[in-house]
Amino acid sequence: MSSAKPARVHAPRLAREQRVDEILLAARDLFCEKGYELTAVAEIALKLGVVEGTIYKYFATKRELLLKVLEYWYEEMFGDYARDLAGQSSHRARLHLLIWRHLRSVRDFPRLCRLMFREVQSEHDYRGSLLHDLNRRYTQLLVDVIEAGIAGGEFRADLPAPLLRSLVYGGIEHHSWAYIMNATVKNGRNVCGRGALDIDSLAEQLTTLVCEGIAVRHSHPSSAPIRGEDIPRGASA
Amino acid sequence: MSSAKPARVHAPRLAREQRVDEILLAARDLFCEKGYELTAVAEIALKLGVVEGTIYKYFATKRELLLKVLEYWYEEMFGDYARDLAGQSSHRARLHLLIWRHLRSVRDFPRLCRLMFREVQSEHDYRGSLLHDLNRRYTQLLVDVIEAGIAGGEFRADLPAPLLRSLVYGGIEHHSWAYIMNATVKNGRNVCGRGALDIDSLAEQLTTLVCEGIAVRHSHPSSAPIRGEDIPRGASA
Amino acid sequence: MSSAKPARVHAPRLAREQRVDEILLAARDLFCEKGYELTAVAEIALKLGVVEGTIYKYFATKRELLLKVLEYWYEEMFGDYARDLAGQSSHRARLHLLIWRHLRSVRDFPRLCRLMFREVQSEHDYRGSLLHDLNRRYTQLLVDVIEAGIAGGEFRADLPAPLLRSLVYGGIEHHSWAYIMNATVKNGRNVCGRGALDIDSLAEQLTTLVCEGIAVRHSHPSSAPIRGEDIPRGASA
Amino acid sequence: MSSAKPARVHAPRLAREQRVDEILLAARDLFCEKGYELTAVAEIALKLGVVEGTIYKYFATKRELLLKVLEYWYEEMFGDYARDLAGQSSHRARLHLLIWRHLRSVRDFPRLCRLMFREVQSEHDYRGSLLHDLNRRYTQLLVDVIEAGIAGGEFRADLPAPLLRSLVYGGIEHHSWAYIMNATVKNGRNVCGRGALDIDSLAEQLTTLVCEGIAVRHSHPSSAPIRGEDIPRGASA
DNA sequence: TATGAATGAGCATTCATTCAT
DNA sequence: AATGAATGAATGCTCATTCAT
Repeated sequence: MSSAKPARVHAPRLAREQRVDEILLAARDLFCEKGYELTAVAEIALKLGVVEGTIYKYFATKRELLLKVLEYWYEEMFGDYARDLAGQSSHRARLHLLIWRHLRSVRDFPRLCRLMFREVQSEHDYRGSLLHDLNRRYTQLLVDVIEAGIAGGEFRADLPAPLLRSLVYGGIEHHSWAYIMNATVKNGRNVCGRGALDIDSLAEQLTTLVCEGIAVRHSHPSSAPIRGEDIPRGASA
Repeated sequence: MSSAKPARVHAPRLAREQRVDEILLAARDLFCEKGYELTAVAEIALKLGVVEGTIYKYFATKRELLLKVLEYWYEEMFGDYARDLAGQSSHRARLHLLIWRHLRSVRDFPRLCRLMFREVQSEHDYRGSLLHDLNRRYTQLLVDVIEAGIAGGEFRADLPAPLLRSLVYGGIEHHSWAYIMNATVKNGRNVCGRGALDIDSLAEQLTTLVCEGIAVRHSHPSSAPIRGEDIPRGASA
Repeated sequence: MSSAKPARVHAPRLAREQRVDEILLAARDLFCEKGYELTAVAEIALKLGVVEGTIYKYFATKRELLLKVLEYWYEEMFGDYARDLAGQSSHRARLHLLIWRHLRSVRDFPRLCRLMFREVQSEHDYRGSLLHDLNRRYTQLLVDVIEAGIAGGEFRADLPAPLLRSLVYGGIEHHSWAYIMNATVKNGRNVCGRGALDIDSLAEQLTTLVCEGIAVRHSHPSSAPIRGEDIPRGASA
Repeated sequence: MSSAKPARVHAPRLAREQRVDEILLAARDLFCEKGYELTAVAEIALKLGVVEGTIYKYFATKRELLLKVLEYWYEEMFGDYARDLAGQSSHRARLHLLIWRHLRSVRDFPRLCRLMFREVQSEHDYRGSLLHDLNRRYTQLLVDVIEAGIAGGEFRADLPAPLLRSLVYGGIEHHSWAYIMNATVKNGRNVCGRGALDIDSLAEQLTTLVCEGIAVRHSHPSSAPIRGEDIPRGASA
């Protein structure tokens, strides 16, 4: 006669913010391990010991959860960028730093990159989203460095900065593709990529490749469409 | 078996090929219009006036159909590449041609590009597929040009050609992303991209950006790891 | 316990009542605007600036809230019926008044009618509910008028009063259906029905239609199962 | 080593029309037994020994299935109406027939009536639907009879036929409400209503009630707003 | 060769209600 | 009296693929 229905056991009550963080973390890990589509909201809930409804209390849709996971990541990536950039002695060094740090992000969180490419950027709701804005601000850092370098006489004056930005970020993405696709992951963080990314070497190569094209210098008369300028160039070490 | 019907040995094969082409065309158009996921096999069949089963006679899976559509496209893209490249007077001109033709492909078939990025390259079966091979051979053309340019003394000797390749193709992809995402399409071909791609100007800018970094010239002594060579070189390979 | 606060014995009860009224009003408005199912308890709470739990303090279930909303309405509808009926000079006039006032209710509160029909009367808990009882007392008024009219010799003696009641209320409901379904509403009150109800004309037509069937008169001998009576009867009861 | 997956057993292949009929029947029975909401599509499928997908092959949505079930019913109800009506000797007899047959429908299929009222007529997609049209054509039969009766001099000339139609159908609905709500049902057909509907008696009462109001006759001078006309009246038997 | 009927797994989302604080 | 975090059940629908005819 005692009721067969088990007493409802509630998960411990958490403050809103804590719960949100927990959910974001669990979602990030599962999305990274199994991909977005293959992760059921129920799994995320299970991992936290709550029910699906609890997650929907804090996130309106599964997709919103994905976007928030990536927004979190972007916010981390901004970190102390401003300070670190300021600490560099030349614009080229700043460029190198941006490239290196981006490569590091790719190396450490390949699956989050994959989520960005596959699930977010190629959907129509990306345009105009907060994530789009974060992404623009993130890559804008490079544009700023380029423009500062131009102003400082370290880079050529006629550079198409946005195209350059695409060259760098698109180039890194393209080059890391196989790594991104095959990396395996634990708790959202890379565990073993098939042939890890040698980010130091890559950053160096990329920076050189780019700079030797943009650094002001005496160009070969026949192929340079730009007037060589004789500006003093202290920073170009 | 002793039918009076005259033996038309090749006729059935022709019919089969025609059917296959028909299907590929219909599939390409629908995939481009609505995307891969949102296109039902039944729709493709409907467009051809057949039933689903018929399509499965010729293609084992929907995904195989997608891959074949893209393989066809790649094969078209190879076209007269070899001849056209040979017709160029310098390695820089060949590089420019590759860039321009790739941009043209993006401009004319943005939705096929999108299928490549979204549906194919980010799936695990891409690695090792025929399409992967085609893609490699396609981008290898650029590597070949670079290496020929190096051998011919037109480009610097120590260039990391694969990275350069990623720079170019990844850069183009990145730069064209918004265009690719928003292009509208009719019969697989672009109708109106939001802000068309100015491929002439882009090709010029890209080539310059890349070449000024790789073309042999007097570099700034302290930052150039490569010996500048002074010989103007009539650019033929 | 020995607080200096003056004992306000009834104040809390008043507060409670006010709260209840607030909730009923908010619920009525939302139920009318969006329908019962589509109104979430959370929305009602939101509208009042409280949380869901607060509403459950005063109403055990959402459905109870609905029933109470409609009970309130019925109680208003009774209003001064008795007095107003008494003021009429004939039973026919009383019947006309009942019909007219019912039509006015439909015209002014079409969405509440809809809630009655759709959400309440067609559920199994209606039978035996307070609302059912109110509804019966409400329609009983018409039966009473009919019977008084019979007793007073104004109406035929053999009328099936309950069937007549159904004819009137069912007929009104049926005739107003499109209006009820399409009315738009603000704060529970009708704003603009698609093609407003001309209740004066309708009431007249209905009364005539019904009375010419029930009023004592010379009927056609062959079809009338009732003895026609020849006495002109000054219609007062 | 033998696969654990059971061999897929297909339900017997049926011709499209047979399958459709089967589904409609099963759906009708379940909707009548449990109501629309409480019937899961999976249950209907189960009853037929097929899977849900099969049902969706023939009906786009669960709601479409409901509508088709009711359309079927309406079409049956039209039956030999025209012929049967023509067989009546007076307009009053025709009216009686309409009322009686409608009552019979209510008596035999109370749950289908309930579906009409609850699930269909009070939804916004009803207006303009095929079902709406069928319903109008069905009730139009009565309007036609009324108008023929007017033309034939059997009914009064100034009758508001649409209002009369509402009176009859709305009245029947209202009067049968408790029966409709409480009827229990087997295979879509009524088994035992709480207090069965005495349709013969009801039809007689209703016809009389209505006719004594509409049949042309010498009205009581003081209460009749209509000029008594001395038209020859053969049909009024 | 073509048909087209049948399969069947898979999951996001809502919201009335409870109850610890 | 009020809060608000947590529950948890319940299901319509899609579509690639198969296979009997």
